[in-house]
Amino acid sequence: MDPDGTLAFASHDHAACRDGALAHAEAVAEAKGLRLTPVRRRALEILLESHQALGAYDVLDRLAEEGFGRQPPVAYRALEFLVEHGFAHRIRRLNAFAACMHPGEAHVPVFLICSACNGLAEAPGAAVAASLRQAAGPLGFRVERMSIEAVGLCPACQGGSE
Amino acid sequence: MDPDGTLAFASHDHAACRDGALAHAEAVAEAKGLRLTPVRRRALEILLESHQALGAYDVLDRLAEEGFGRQPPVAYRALEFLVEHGFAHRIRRLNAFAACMHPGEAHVPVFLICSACNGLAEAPGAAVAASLRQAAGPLGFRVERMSIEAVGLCPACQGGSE
DNA sequence: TCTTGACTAGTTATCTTATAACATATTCCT
DNA sequence: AGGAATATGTTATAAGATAACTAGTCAAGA
Repeated sequence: MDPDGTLAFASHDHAACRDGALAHAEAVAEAKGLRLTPVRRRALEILLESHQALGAYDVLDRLAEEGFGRQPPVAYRALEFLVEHGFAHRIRRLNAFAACMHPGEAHVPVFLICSACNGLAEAPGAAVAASLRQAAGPLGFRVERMSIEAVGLCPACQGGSE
Repeated sequence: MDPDGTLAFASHDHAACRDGALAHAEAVAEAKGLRLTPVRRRALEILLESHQALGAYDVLDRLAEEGFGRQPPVAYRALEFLVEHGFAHRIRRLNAFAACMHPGEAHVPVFLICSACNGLAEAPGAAVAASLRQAAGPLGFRVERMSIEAVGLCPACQGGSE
């Protein structure tokens, strides 16, 4: 459906995109013996509804409406589980979370955040990660985790105001 | 003194490092007609005291001790000024701020955050920025700003626990 | 000199984001 | 069934950030 996870900014069959990601996540969870419980699963579905990042409290509101707990830890714990197991990412720049578009694959995501429509795409970041490691090497720094995020305009939003 | 801004992890004459950065900032402010007022200057000095990122409230506490206002906007405004004019950077991953090691030069910083000692270095990021733009290009995304941050171990902290 | 406008600094109040700590329930294994 | 581990829920609070208003500063022009 979206093998590069880069279709966020292109028009696509989002219902299929969402269902595919969810099915994939379920398969990965099954394979790894992870418990994709109702709250966790629902949190992931909420993130998958759009190619945007959502704040923890946005997710919490949605969960609460549907009968889950309405206290912050409910959302934070579900999101933490999703992030920890690679089903979602945390977007530091936005204090927000987004569903992962490559669940199960080892990858370093590069987040492209549209400042006009709040759309979010996950570009392949292997090359960026490599050059980051090259920048860190001469200083003797050993990289463990990285956050690579860009803010700008997605294709659809470039027409409007330029 | 530290032409690459990468000495944070190396032993160096920090008093000179700090004074140099401050003098540089003053010169740039003078040249651009910016007002490096007492609060702003003091906030910068506080950031320059160590190669670590400080939270806005840490800076605020220090400012308040010295007779400046003790309400959050006092610190946030001073820090916002410093960031806006390139005297400091915001480290999203830490919800914190750090003095810029290349004031006045156009540059894309890559932040290297040591998870053991909280040290922070600013590596040159031109190559990383270029490959980020290359990753964004195929999606038609126009990059305006970017945050590139890595967490790991600095040279001094790699000996201890490996 | 006076005054006007831009900017700076301070305050109160509030909002948003995140976590600690503890109680209860569920699930898994033996 | 018993017990350990895991998951969910709650209360309370910590930590980070901003809106909106007031008042002081300073420089440029009438």
